[in-house]
Amino acid sequence: MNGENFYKCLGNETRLRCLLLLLVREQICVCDLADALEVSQPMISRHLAQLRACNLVSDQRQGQWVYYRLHPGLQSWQRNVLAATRDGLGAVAPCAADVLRLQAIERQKQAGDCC
Amino acid sequence: MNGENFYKCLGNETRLRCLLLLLVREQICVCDLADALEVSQPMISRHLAQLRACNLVSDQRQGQWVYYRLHPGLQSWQRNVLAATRDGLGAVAPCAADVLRLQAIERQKQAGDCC
DNA sequence: GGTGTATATATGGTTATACGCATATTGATA
DNA sequence: TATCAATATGCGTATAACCATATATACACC
Repeated sequence: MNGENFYKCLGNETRLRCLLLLLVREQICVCDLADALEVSQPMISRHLAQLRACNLVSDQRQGQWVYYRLHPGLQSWQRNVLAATRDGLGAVAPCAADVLRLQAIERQKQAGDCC
Repeated sequence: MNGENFYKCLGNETRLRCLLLLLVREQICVCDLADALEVSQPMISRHLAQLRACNLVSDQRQGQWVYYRLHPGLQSWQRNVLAATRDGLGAVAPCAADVLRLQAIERQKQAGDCC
């Protein structure tokens, strides 16, 4: 049963919040994830490595940044689980706040680009 | 976020198989669960206690037996998660075999009752 | 080539979890 | 009350998870 490892990954708040954010945005870079979740960079990196090892996310380098997204090979039942979780938890803390912070980060970046 | 504890419970093979069995049968007693999953009685009891503490299952004594069922107060998104998991894993080992063993156990009991 | 930023990994200490074995508890029944 | 079957719990131990800090790599830009 591979469901065990899948759920071990979801059984940590940082990783779960991470996955729920990746359900909202196609792809997010490491630094934005760390800022949005308000955790340290090494910490998010380690959890991302675990999610990567379990094939829950995939990474892609773009210039200096490494972008993570939900693994394209994710099984449909696993996507359904994530969607159900978002339906249940997406509107409450801390997930709702994560999305707000991510949006703020994106706005800041846009503002920086155009000045 | 209570999703973390929820998923910590699912992140153990014994507990996950247990919950998936309880999705198939309304209620199951401890000894049948132990036999169907082929784990020791103290072990299943331990994991059931944990599921009980997290309000994922409820117990009810009937005569000498204690029957467990999915907690009636389970949130709908949690039930959806379990259903999605069953759709994804229910047909493969070890879950499929668990159901077969449970059915065999039930047949044996019936045979014993009527003779 | 050197510097700075972004990301990854290694290490060490602490805590949590899982397991097996033995034992205790509980309720039914004789 | 004594006994038995079913279930729960204590305890010791092995393993795994978590976190913080320190270190390493990889790349861009000057």
